[in-house]
Amino acid sequence: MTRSEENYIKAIFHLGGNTPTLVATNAIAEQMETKPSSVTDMAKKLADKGFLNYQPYQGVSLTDFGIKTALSIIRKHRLWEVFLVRKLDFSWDEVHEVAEQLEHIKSEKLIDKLDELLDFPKYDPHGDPIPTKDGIFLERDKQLLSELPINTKGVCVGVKDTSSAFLKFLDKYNIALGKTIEVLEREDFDESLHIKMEGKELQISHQIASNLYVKKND
Amino acid sequence: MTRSEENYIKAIFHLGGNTPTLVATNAIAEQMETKPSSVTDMAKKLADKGFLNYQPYQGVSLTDFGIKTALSIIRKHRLWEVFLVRKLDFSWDEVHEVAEQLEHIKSEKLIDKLDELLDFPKYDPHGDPIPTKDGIFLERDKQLLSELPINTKGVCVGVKDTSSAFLKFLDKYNIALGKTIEVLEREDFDESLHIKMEGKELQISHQIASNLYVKKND
DNA sequence: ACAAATTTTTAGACGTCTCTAAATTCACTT
DNA sequence: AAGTGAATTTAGAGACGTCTAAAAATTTGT
Repeated sequence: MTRSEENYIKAIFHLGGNTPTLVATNAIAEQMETKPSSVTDMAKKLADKGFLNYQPYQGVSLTDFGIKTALSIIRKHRLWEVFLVRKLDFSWDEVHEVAEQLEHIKSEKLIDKLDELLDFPKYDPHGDPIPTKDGIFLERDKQLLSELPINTKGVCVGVKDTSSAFLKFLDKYNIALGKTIEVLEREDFDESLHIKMEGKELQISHQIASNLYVKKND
Repeated sequence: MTRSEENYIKAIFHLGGNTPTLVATNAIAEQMETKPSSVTDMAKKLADKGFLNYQPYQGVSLTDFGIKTALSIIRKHRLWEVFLVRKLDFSWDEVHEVAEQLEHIKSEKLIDKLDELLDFPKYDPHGDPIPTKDGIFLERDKQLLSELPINTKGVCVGVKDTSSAFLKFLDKYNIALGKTIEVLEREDFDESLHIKMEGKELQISHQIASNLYVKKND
């Protein structure tokens, strides 16, 4: 498995999700910031190697083996992110680029021991679940803050947009995973929300609220 | 800097040492397990980029910039080795291969924070010195156990051969860095040594003694 | 259902790194 | 000082991953 192959498989997984959906050549090219012709070439190679089914002009879908491979790469990426934040004091907006490199290191022992060092974390610093060694991958029960009804409370559990700009914005307003947010009011005009967090009230735009995941309190 | 370029620079440094020695094409090819013609190609490229001086038919010598680059790669390699041993319970014969991959990760912050996490170690698990961030690199005062006079004591401080086979052999006989060894007798016939370590006496071959570095007690 | 627009593939090329085989240069010996 | 053997370089090619431009297939709109 070359680094490039791994990146393609990861991208296809992100586009297609856990179930074997058909993913378009163009979509992959866009996601990977490359050209459709390069995708076609790689699709043939990955199909030959058994990672995916390639139907010319139709698209591509990961095989079980391909999905397993994708999960293993995602597991590495997310474990390294946890490591960077917890052990090396990186902030959550700095980890992605470095984890992007670290995820390609080949050593099963390394990743198992890292998992152990970190005490088998279930989620990465952005709230995304970490697949287990045997490929179990459970999406968390969550919803967008923008979809939370008025007068209900939820705990921040993740972000949809993981861009550095968004994460730094959240830092600035002290919004972090684990904090409880109550929705006080929704402005019909621009869909902005009045919220209450740790006793303080603030107002956030729809763009923010629709990129923040919360878990509704029972 | 591609991964391949980094590997060449590292290999040339290992062959030429700290001072700018002329290193032969063939020697590099052997060290890197590649062909001399590949070395020639790369030598031209690295010379263009300012890492070394290339004199056709004569060999290659690192520039100051090349030496600085080599030290930075070696620093990364050895810090990762310390990490693997101290934080992930790798044994000293398992670290090389993984560190060989990790040394190519590009992030200055990563390596500085790793250094800090490990409390700024001076030596790697094999006793080799770790260059500082600003490229200071001091060889340790040491000599081969085979050259230690009779009836003197020394502390194990390093290994010359870092092969897994040798390191496992040392483990088996409980020989480890930090232990004190006294040379009791030298057999003229095969140059084997009678030594005393932690109260116990044992006999070791010349091959072992000439791959183990000790620091003579004052 | 046909033409237009879009998507996808093919063909040909380039950069990187590698190799083999052949040619060249160097260094040593007599 | 020439010849021989070793080291080194050159020439040409292949694998990988990428690209552009052109061709082919599919989808869309009317």
